[in-house]
Amino acid sequence: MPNVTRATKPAPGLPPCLPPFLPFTDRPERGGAAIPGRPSRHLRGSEIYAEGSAIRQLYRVVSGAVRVCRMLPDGRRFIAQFALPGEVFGLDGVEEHRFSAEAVTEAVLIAFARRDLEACLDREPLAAQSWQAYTLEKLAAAQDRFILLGCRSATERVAHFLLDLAARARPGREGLALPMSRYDMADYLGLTAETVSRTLTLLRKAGMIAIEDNHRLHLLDTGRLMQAAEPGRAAA
Amino acid sequence: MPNVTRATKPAPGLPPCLPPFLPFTDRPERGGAAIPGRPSRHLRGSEIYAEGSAIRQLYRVVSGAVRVCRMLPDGRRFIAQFALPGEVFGLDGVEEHRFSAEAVTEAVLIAFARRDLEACLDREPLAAQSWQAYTLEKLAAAQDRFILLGCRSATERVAHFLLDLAARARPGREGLALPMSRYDMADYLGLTAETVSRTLTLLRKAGMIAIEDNHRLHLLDTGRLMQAAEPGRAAA
DNA sequence: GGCTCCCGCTGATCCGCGTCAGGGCGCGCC
DNA sequence: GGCGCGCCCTGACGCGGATCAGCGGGAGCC
Repeated sequence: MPNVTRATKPAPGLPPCLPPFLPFTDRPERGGAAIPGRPSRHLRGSEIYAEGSAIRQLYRVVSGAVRVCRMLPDGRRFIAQFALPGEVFGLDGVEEHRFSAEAVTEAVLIAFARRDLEACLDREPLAAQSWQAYTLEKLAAAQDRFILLGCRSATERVAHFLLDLAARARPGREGLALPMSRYDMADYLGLTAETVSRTLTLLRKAGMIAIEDNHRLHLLDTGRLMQAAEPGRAAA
Repeated sequence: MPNVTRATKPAPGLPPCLPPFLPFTDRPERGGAAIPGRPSRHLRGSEIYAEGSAIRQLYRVVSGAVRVCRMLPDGRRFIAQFALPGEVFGLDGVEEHRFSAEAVTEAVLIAFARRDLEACLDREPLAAQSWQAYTLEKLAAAQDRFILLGCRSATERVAHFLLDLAARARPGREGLALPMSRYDMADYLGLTAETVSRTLTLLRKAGMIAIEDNHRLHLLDTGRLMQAAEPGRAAA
């Protein structure tokens, strides 16, 4: 794949506006400057970077999905983030990666050099502002996340996760894609795979979702799902 | 930045290097520019800012302690952060506060205008770099936090909390100050006050801590405490 | 085809922590 | 002093989710 900075020819599956933007913005409509990117392809399950390695690049997902995770000393695994098409990952520490990243499915990424980003931030005041807003948003999301993990039931967590995925999904095929396994979902939500499975069955029996197959489902009643995700809040 | 290294007149109770620093750095040794600050005093339990209000200032704690929290729709409360002397809080959203802040004890703060910070970041490349590292660190801390909340037992959470407090405490009086109530600790750790109380008793009976009174205790065996905080990890 | 392996689902059991209840202590107020 | 209230501790009990176990289906490989 030739370089992507001039978006004369958009990569397959990406909106034409994407490549010349700041690599960190998940939402390209915000604007930004050109940073050269290098595409790469990763097999399902392969490691993209290791915990403890130096942070030299960040990545935007073109297709596929990526999990950012850490093995805990007791052998458990915790997933900090799923990166979906259009989203960015890789800045999970100051100097060194504090997590590892692995391809959940076969994935195509675009890698950006960190120093190019930093040079761009120094050069472009607008980019720096955008960066600032981006990090604040990420922090806010992290805070919401630990409210979820701190005091929510299994049903609330799973419902919340599905709604979140649906909100982030690119408009595309009918239904909601779940690229990751039940184990991945469990390690992301602080549950076990058994509980995730049981909860999905529960939501299905309650008529809120329909399960097409292991990696695709349909949200039938988002109103009740939202209520399941946050009891005490009015449904939209 | 005629700057930080020369600190002419320290505020009472603060290390001499503190006031003229970038307000956001928890660690002033990192350097930064002078931003004017305005001191204020808050009674125990009083609100410093409300959820949903515009973010116009950020705050550094001079003395006392502050909790940054949110009421959940189901009536529960969640505490996102305790700010101790020398630490900074108030940037908990992009435009609006997504949490409220309350004084845990009587507290003296220094407030900084957000626009002064932003002007400083635009003006001083060094300050902007420092800001960037600061936000990345905060993000990293948030990620560690949701690992803690996602898959840790009550004992691990409490032990971790005590060690964290000890690491952040200013060298001062003998023993470890716990300015907050058991309820505050519970809402921070995603537990109940009963469980916090029971767990402290457990650690005391195991000889890892000694409880002087409700708001002060002593860490007797940090090695075993660390092991209790992260099983499977060698004690230091 | 037949085997193995991984993944997902479901049932039975266990246990940690939430919940409920009661009692003690310190502090402020009448 | 006496009282009420907030905070803390402790015990009894129940529930939700982890754990353990078993089963079925699909993919890859021989």
